[in-house]
Amino acid sequence: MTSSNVEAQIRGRLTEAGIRYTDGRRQVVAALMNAQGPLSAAELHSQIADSVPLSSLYRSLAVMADADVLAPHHGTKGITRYELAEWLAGHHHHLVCVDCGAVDDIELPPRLESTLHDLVEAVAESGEFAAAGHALEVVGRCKACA
Amino acid sequence: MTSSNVEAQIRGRLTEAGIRYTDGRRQVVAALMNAQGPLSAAELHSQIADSVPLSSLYRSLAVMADADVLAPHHGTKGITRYELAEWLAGHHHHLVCVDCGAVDDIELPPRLESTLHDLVEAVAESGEFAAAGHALEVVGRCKACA
DNA sequence: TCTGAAAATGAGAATCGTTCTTATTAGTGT
DNA sequence: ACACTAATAAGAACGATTCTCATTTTCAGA
Ligand SMILES: [Mn+2]
Ligand SMILES: [Mn+2]
Ligand SMILES: [Zn+2]
Ligand SMILES: [Zn+2]
Repeated sequence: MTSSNVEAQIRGRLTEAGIRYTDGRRQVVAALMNAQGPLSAAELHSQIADSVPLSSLYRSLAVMADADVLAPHHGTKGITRYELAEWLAGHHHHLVCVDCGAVDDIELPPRLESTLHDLVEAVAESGEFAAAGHALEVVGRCKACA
Repeated sequence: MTSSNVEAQIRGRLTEAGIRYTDGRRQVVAALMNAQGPLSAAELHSQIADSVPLSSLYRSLAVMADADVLAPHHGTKGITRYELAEWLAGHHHHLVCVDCGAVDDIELPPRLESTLHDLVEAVAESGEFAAAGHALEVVGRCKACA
């Protein structure tokens, strides 16, 4: 999916929810599209610099996550990182550095995805838990933390 | 592994690190051994009630996590839940409720574990990321949140 | 058994990511 | 242009967690 296509999808989703796709929100989306993993409010703020204050940034992240345009990832030290939702970025998983908390995207072989999908279905059918999806983290140390 | 065996392992590990296995810490461990998933400081505090103040509880959790006796799980709303480390509780995975944040343990079929293990090895061999383990979350809604 | 070093405790202050409040500004449809 | 709704932004407030520090406990050696 092209970058402008994603933007169009986002605009559509937000519009139909009565949410405006403002400049600050476009900057957030642009930063996330260029990233290779979810970013925290602080990380986004350091990129977007002076054009979006932290309070507005947090609000935009919450609003867009609520509209299912962004998806949160809960990391170490109570830090929440956001990425484009699956229907926009595609389904994938993460490499998580246990040292610095950095998160990188990773794709799994289709065969493994299929196995995981089956597992979720099996759990759902047990009736004890309304399983809806899965998230795999490969944990270790990133290159920077060697 | 029996419950008293686990306690002995913990005592050994702490002792060799110069850390004392005090009564408050024993209570934390006991609560975690009875739980079916990781517990937060607040959840533990409501069980251990008046015998361990929050500040001491947090400190004990940090100390024992540092000694690799406990393992942290980072959930929604900046809430960290702790469980016994893998070498004590056995390797397993989690059901995570997207609504209330509750976490329950789940075991995977050995075949799937083996596949995941192989994935981690493959990632490690790529040299880009020192992969050491994996964590799978089956996400959905718990019975209480239906 | 004393005794001193090391570790733990506990109360409260402080931190810090995040959320809320509120007055003001901007966007959208008529 | 008007009315209505949503967004912005500065700062206060919040809450989970961490820190400080004076006191108490534990343990090893004398
Ligand atoms: Mn991702
Ligand atoms: Mn667990
Ligand atoms: Zn790292
Ligand atoms: Zn729930």
